Amino acid sequence: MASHALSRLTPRAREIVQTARQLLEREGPDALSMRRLAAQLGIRASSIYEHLRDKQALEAALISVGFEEQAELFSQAVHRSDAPIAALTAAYRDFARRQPNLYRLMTERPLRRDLLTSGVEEAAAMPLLDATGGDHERARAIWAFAHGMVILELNQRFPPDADLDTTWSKGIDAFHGTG
Amino acid sequence: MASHALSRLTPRAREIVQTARQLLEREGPDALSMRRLAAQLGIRASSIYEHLRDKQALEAALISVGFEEQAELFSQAVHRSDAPIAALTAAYRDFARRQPNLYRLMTERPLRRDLLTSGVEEAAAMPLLDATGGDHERARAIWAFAHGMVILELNQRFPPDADLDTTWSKGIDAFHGTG
DNA sequence: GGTGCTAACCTAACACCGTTAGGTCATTCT
DNA sequence: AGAATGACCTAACGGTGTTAGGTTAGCACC
Repeated sequence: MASHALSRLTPRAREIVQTARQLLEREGPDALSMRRLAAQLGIRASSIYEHLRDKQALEAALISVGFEEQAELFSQAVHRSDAPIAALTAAYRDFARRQPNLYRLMTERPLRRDLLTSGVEEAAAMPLLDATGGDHERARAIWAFAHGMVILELNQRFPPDADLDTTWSKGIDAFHGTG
Repeated sequence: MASHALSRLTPRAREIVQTARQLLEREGPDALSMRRLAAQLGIRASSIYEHLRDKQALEAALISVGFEEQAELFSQAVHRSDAPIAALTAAYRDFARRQPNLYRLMTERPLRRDLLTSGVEEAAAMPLLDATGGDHERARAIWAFAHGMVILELNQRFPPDADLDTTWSKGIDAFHGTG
C-alpha cells in the first residue's frame, strides 16, 4: 500500500495526488482540473503550484502510482497461477475496469518518462516478460492484444452483445500456439 | 475522393472540415481549437457556428471521413491480396501512421455514433469481417491486436529497438492457428 | 524577545478555450 | 422596393493552466 512513487513527494503533495486520484476516478477526466482539484482540497488553484511543479507533474505522479500498483498486481497474478499468461491478462483487464480513467491517463498519450518515478514502467512490464519466459516478441504481441481489448472495451467500441470473455480467451490461446 | 460523409454538409462546412483536418494533422490535436481553426480560415471562431453545430459535430465529421477512407482502403487491401488478413492489418497500420492525429481522434474516446454519418463505422469494419470469413470472434481479436499495436506504436510505448514488423507478423500468424 | 526563514496559503492577472447573444452587410428572391 | 438569407462581426460568459507578488503563522536562533 505504501507507495514508493509518492515517497519522493512532500506530505502535502502526497495528499494532493491522492485527492486528484479520487477526483479523476469518481468524476472523470474533465474533473481533473487544477481549479476543481483545489476546490476539493479547500484551497485555490495557484496554491497547488507550491507543492507540484505543474499539471504534467501531477499526472506523472498519478501515472507512477498506477504503474506501481500494476507491478504489484501483475507479479502476484503470475506467481499465484500455473497459467501465468491467462492470470496476468485477467489482472490487466481487471485493473483497467476498476480504474478506467487512470488507465486511460496512463496509456492515451506518449509517456513523459523523465517525470515518472524511475523504474516503475519497467516494473509493471516485468511480470509479462516473466510469463513469456523472457520472449520479448511474444510479450509485446500479448501486451498489444490486451491493451487493444481493454481500451476498445472501455471506449465501448465492441457491439453490446459481444462476448468479450470468449474473445479474450481465444486471443490468449492463439498466442500460446506459436513460439 | 468525393466523400459521402461530407456531402450532407453545406459547401462552406465542407471547407471548414477539410481545413480542420489539415490543421489537426499538421499541427497536432492542441491546434484543433475553434479559434485556431477560424484563424486558419481568416474568420472568427464564432462564425464557424453558422456552419457546424459545435466542436463535437466538427470532430464527428472528421471521424466520419476517416471511417469512410478506412472502408475504401481496407476493402481494396482485402480484395487485392490472397493473404487478406495480412494485407488488411498492413493497411490498418498504414492508415494510422499516415494520419496519427486523425487515428487518435477516431479511437481515443467513446464514439458519438448519433453524430456520425450513418453506416461509416460498419463500412470500415466490414473488410475485416470478410477476411475472417464472417467470424466475428476472430475479427474482434485481430482488431484488438491491430489497434493495440498501432496505438502503442503511435504513443511510443515500445522500446526504440523493438522490431515491430516482426511482432506484427508473429501476431497475425498466431491468429491463423486457431479457428 | 526580536529577527529571519520557511511553508502554505492568498488575490489578481494573463492568454487561452468553447460557446452564445445580438448586430451588420451584401446578395438573392419575390 | 422589400424581405429573406447567408456569412460574417464584436462582446461577453465561464471555464482552463499558469505566474507574479503579497500575507500570515510557526519555528530556530542569537
